[in-house]
Amino acid sequence: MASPSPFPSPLPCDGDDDRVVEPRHWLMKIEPDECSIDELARLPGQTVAWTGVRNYQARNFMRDAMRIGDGVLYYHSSCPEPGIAGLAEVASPAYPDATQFDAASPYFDPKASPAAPRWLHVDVRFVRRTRQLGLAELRSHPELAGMALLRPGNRLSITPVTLAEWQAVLALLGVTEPA
DNA sequence: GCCAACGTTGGC
DNA sequence: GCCAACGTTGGC
Repeated sequence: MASPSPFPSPLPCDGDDDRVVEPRHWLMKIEPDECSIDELARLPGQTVAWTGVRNYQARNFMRDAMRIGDGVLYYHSSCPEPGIAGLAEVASPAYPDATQFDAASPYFDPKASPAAPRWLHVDVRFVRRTRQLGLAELRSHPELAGMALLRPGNRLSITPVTLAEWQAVLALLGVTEPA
């Protein structure tokens, strides 16, 4: 990666100390053709393996910064109504993406091997559907103007969401977080 | 289908 | 390490 990340650095790992680590929040894009929020709710365990990420920055978010339980804005992309369609949560640590070893997969990576995997992913669990919160509406709220998703030219499929952005989105969705 | 933005690749 | 070519993303 050539330039310093424009995103806040990951919080320190919670290895040695007993501090409670703030829950972090993410926006994860998926094409509803692959796994819409409705499909996610019907899957066994209501959990999907987030395979197919082939961008180092997105991979590094999963590998270095995500923790089980982190909140996820479930975003439908490349579809008639792009936008947030539900809430989810991180359900596993990052682990090797099996599709990189599968020559028949569109995500096959000939430079990867089980001994030296390049691509990782987490599992993501359904939390709830929400109303559709589309791009135009997201852009219309000044408190969301800084969202990584809304940056011109943004293409990252996984972006961090600040606590303030998370709370603002939930307020727009009329969702009250459990205590 | 268009196209702007951006990441990756590979020759030099 | 530069940088042009190419591929991909994703809203429109």
